Amino acid sequence: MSKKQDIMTATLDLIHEEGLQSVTFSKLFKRANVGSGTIYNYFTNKEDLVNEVYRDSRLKMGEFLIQGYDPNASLYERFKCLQMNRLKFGMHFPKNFLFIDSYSFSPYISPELRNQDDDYHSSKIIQDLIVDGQRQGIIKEMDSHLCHQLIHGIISSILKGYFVNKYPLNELQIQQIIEASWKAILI
Amino acid sequence: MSKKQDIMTATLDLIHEEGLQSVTFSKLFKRANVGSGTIYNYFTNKEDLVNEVYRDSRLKMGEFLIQGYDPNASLYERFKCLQMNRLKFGMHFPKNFLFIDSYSFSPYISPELRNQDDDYHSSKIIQDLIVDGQRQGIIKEMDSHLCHQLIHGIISSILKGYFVNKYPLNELQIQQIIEASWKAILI
Amino acid sequence: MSKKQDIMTATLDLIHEEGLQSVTFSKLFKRANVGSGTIYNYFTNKEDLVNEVYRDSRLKMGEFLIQGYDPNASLYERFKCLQMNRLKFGMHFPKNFLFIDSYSFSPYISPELRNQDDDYHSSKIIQDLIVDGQRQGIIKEMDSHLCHQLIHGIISSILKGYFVNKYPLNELQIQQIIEASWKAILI
Amino acid sequence: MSKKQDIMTATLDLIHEEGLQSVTFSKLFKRANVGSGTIYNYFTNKEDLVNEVYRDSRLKMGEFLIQGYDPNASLYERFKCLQMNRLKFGMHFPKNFLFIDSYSFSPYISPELRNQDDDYHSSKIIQDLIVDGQRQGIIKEMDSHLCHQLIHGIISSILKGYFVNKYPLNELQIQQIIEASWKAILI
DNA sequence: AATGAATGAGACTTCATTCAT
DNA sequence: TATGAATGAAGTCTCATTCAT
Repeated sequence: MSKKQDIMTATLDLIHEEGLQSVTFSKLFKRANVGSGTIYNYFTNKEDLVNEVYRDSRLKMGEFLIQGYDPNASLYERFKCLQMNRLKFGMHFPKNFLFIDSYSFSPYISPELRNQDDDYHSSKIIQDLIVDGQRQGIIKEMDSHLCHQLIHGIISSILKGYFVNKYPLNELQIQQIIEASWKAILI
Repeated sequence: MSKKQDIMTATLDLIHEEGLQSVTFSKLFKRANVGSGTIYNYFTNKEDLVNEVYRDSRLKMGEFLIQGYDPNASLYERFKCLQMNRLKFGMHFPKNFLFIDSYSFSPYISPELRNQDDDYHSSKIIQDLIVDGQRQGIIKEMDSHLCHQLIHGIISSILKGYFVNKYPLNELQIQQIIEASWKAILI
Repeated sequence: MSKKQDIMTATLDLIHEEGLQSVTFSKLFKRANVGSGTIYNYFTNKEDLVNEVYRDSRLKMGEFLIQGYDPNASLYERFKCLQMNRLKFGMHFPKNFLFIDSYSFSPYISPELRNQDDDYHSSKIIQDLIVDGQRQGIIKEMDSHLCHQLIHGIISSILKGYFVNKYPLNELQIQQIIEASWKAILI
Repeated sequence: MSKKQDIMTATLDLIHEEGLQSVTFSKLFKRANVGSGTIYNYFTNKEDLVNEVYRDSRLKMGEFLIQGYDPNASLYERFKCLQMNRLKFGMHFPKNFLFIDSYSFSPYISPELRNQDDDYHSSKIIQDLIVDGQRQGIIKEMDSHLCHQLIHGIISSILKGYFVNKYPLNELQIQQIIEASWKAILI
């Protein structure tokens, strides 16, 4: 399992550093310290490798997003937990986050993979939360997907600015972002 | 000038359809109906071509963003104008918008180009607006770049959901988005 | 057309010298004096190239086989002409002959190609000749395809022995072979 | 001994099905149900394996060809026996026959092997038979190798037509072939 | 300015072979 | 003996770029 992990790690690193299009096999072999044929013991081809790295990242994110989620907590507490998790995931795993964000709609990622439901669970939870909030008259009436995209998008966007050092993300800023995203969708 | 435009248009089309990484020159020649050597009369190489398409798109967006902007209008009116323009630009010119959004941080785009100020004017206007609002006690105190990224990010994110048909964007939804982004940054 | 011919000639030469399986592109490029990409201006891939060389050889042989054939000559004269032509073709164009003989049933040659009728004409003529001879009571009654294969096979076999210098093929021997193949099928 | 036989059988099968050039070790391992390293316990490399399969086939054929040969029988009886045996060998062991026929002149088969005398005995017998027949004034005077090649070639050619279902080979046809090959070389 | 045949560096991939278990 | 993960040389093929027309 070690070699396979080495290859996948090297792949994600290279994608992060130079972009998917410049990940060549020779770079990959050197980085992962494996022979050129070794990849083909684990992956049928380059596309398969990239897809597996993608699947892996999605899985990792899916698990992270619902960490510590308490279905019985207050609406705001639940909202805060989900937004916080997404933000923290991005901050702790920038390579995974950016890879997912950038390539989710790239032709390199097979359509089936794009629509996998590894992280469906967290997605479902957010949708439920929105609908619940609207029923309670707390969250503004609007298309729940639009609402979902809105709060999700705020986090993604903020993270991308953070990665290029536009601003720090300390407790204060994090608080402000959570609050802003909450206010955005209130009635 | 016609051939040059043909090539640039074909480039943007292909990037939109298949992604930058799969834009090959042979596809480009066929699409643009030019001979393979013709490109080199206008662009020094592939990178130069892509950069010029990028510069062109940024320029186009920069002009669009400040359409109808009235510096003497109320804070909210000015905010609404800028957000609306960004949203309309994305809706009218999805290819340009997505290209800018996706490749602004790609290694394909030269760093100098990324930091060009073709659209600096609109950027400056937004920053000023934020600072002005904060001084007036209307907009919440926070890093102005963070604030900028926040309202910009909402639009970008919403557009991407729209492009993959997650929801429609009619007057109602547009109204809700502008309102949400406004409430997000209020005190 | 010159480059294409160069490549095809080099291909046939290499197949003759080292066998199809050891015809690599790098050997081919050096032999044909072309750049490695040039092949792909004329052939879609290696299989296509080999198939075209095969088609070319079959065409060449098909034309050669019916040279000087006089439908009004006597049965024996016609028989002699066809057998002679086949023998002469093999002696003059050993590369083409051996390539056809060896690879007609190789998986490298596409089935459609194998069953092409470029040389159908000569094949038809031989069949007709056999049937005619049988009707005249000169040629022994037997399956005409079996008879065809018999006289064809004698020539092929003799040529292969000749190519590895088992014996010379002068006028005397040629006479003996024609005679032997004629006697073989007489009543 | 079982593993070795498994490997050799799988090799001959694959050669028959797909041609020597497309017999790869990975196909071989799967077909023979052995690990990839196992081959190297029995054969030094791929060429050695193929040569051994070739040697094996030649040996098998050599023994088959002289089955029931009676040196004291009449000239025609001896001729018939040898031709019959060759025909029967091809019909009973098409894989071995075709492998020998196709690759006897392939560079894959080492020259020493090609000239081995495993089947020299039968070859010698045929030569002797020809010379004997010529001395008796029954067989036409001609180069004995040419004569040998002629009668051998008729059988080979007929078999190849049979393998691709050009015609059946029943008692009648077999009789006709033996007769034809006999008449071909008579005075 | 416009062309496209020719190029060759370098991409992806295969496959015989090795070696630690 | 038997195995199969690992290897890397060598194969096929792509594609940005050049240059003679």
